Amino acid sequence: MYELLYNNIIKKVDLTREEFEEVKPFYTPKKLKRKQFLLQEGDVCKYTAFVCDGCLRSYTVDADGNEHILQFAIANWFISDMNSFLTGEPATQFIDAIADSTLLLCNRIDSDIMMKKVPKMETYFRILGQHHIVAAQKRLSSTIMHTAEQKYLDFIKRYADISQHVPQHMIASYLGISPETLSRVRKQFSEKQ
Amino acid sequence: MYELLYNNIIKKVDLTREEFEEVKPFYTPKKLKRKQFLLQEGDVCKYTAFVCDGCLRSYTVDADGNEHILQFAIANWFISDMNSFLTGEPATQFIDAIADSTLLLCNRIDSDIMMKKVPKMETYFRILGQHHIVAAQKRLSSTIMHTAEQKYLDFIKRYADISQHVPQHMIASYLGISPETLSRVRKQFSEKQ
DNA sequence: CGCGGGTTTGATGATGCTCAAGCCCGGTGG
DNA sequence: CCACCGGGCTTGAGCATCATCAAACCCGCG
Repeated sequence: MYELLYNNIIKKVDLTREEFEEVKPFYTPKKLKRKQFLLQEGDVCKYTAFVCDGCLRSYTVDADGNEHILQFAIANWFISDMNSFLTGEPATQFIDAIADSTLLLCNRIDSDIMMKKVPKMETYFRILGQHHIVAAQKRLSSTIMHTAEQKYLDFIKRYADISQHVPQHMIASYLGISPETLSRVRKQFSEKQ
Repeated sequence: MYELLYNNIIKKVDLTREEFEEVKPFYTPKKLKRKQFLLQEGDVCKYTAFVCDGCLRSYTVDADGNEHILQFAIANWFISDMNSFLTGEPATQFIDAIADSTLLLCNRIDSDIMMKKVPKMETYFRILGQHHIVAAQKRLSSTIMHTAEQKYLDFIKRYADISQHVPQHMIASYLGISPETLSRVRKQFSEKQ
């Protein structure tokens, strides 16, 4: 499972095996069963999780009890409540497993120590952050300027892999539309083709 | 004007004066008059701009010719089409000045060299990226789960400083609502209080 | 004084939400 | 092996929000 993380890192920076051996100890494995929580609103988000297998989601719950999914994470993705992780404030998000999952966890302090010890990891996270921003911007554009149908088509195109693992009503939540609307959108689209 | 950048950096990392002297040469000043472009769709985004004074915006234009504002940048903010800047692909965004502005520009190559030379700058940009992600997530939440009124109130609360500098129809565009709706929202709200 | 960009106001219509009911299918227990 | 249950998806009807189109208004500026 560490192998997956290593392969991910060397796509962005040329980390040697020896350097990676220094990184490893900072990541502790963890298994999560479907529906188990990694983080609940109000708790402090102590860890950033790298997903080796399975699928997680982060979401908020509004005053009316509706869930709003912020992120899905399948293999090779990181997930956390970044604000809580960085500041130590209580989390505003929930994170739970949609399917049985295996993770690698790293806490805030270790993360800083690790980057000091292996500067290439800081480069890695800097690049990762930049890519994250690009993705966030694309999602925002799509959310602001598209109709329900376009948003859905955008999603399954951009995240074909994720749309397999995730029930439909969660995709609706991610897109900010109601499950009924998504159902209708899918029907209309299939009738067109 | 470099002073402003320095003050910004030392809020995140403890960069010495000497180190900052090494950073300076990588940033070239530039002035932009109101309505001038820093970047047009289709061009490659060569620079990341740090805003010393004034106000810029980045936006996309959809098939119907409607503008969708992605970001405002006032003093102390960075702005660029991150995707184009990183990949060298043609930009999908426009960036122009809402008011006369002064900027500090740094291109991609120099940016990499600078971080090599002064590793603390890499830390700085890593931290900056993380904060950017937090902000993007908050905006996304707000966009997905709130009504037009709540989104507007969110905006003027979070970005009181920006809402001063920017005409109302641009705020509407940023929020993904029509200028007419924003006008009505404001009216209703002022009648309530 | 008149022009023009930006904002406001009104009328109308579309998109998508809510509520409610029915359906499909896989899992469980008799 | 079959009946039953329940979660998720679908379908329908009515409704709220917000977009669009159009006109009027306001105000700074040439």
